[in-house]
Amino acid sequence: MPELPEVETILRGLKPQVVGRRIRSVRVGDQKVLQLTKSDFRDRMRHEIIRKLSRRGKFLIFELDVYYLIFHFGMTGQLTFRDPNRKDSQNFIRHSVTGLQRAVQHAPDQHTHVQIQLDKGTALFYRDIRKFGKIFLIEKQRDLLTGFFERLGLEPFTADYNVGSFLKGLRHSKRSIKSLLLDQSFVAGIGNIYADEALFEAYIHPIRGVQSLRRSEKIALFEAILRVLERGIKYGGTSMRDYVNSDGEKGSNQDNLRVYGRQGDVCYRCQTVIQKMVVSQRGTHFCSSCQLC
DNA sequence: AACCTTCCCTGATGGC
DNA sequence: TGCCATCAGGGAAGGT
Repeated sequence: MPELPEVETILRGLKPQVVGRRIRSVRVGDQKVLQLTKSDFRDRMRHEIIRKLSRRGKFLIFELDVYYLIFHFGMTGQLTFRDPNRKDSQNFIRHSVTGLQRAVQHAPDQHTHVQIQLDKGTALFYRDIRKFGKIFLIEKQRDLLTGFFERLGLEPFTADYNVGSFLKGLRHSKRSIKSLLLDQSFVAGIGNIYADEALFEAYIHPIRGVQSLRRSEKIALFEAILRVLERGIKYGGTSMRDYVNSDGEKGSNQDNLRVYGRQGDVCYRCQTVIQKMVVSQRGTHFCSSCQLC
């Protein structure tokens, strides 16, 4: 489930590979992942050059000449780069369909919904098993990007994300803190995994009402969010199931998780058994001993 | 307006 | 072995 650190990892992997490349052709399988028709998508993307890559929350943004091409990976979206000419005998195998590629990469299959052919036989493949992901194409003119992201909240690792703006975002909420953390209009990029991890780091129980949090707890949470996201990026993202980076490789941050997916195991801090409950329709993992109610 | 519930989708898993 | 139910969940849409 690509959250901020996973999208950031994909971005960093793709950037040196695709910037400056021209889109030669586009193939679309299931149109459901597109927010426009198959033919519009194909025709508009063709001959465009990829100028820049960036990220906002969980969205990956390709700046082309006329359009922004924007990906949201939903639960199981994967965006991988293929270069059949790439020489790297150490880690690559030769695949009959896709050429040289990482051994773990998927060849295009029934879940590969979009193939974007670039220069020199290279390509971007979008694969998405559950099809919760979405691909957008919006015009660059008239500052449509700002409107597209108008409902997104604070962007971690930018000046927007500071103690003042964070406390302000917490001021009027009557929800549980877990529920608010999942809301992209508060802080952009946090999903279920990093929400649970941040709450653990900050010693806060997920069902706590926002208004019950002391100032010191809010600040601890502010910092914990940065810490868990930073660690996620450092370890190439969390691969619980389907997440892979732009080379088709899994990340390793799942080995660093303190609570997510650890129900039944003991807390690293206090040896209490980690619990799992449902909050805001999401599996929520926590230590009932050191995350106080 | 704010908050909550339902729905979309497929593969993995467990019970029988 | 096969079959069915359950679960995973981001976010839009609908409901309260």
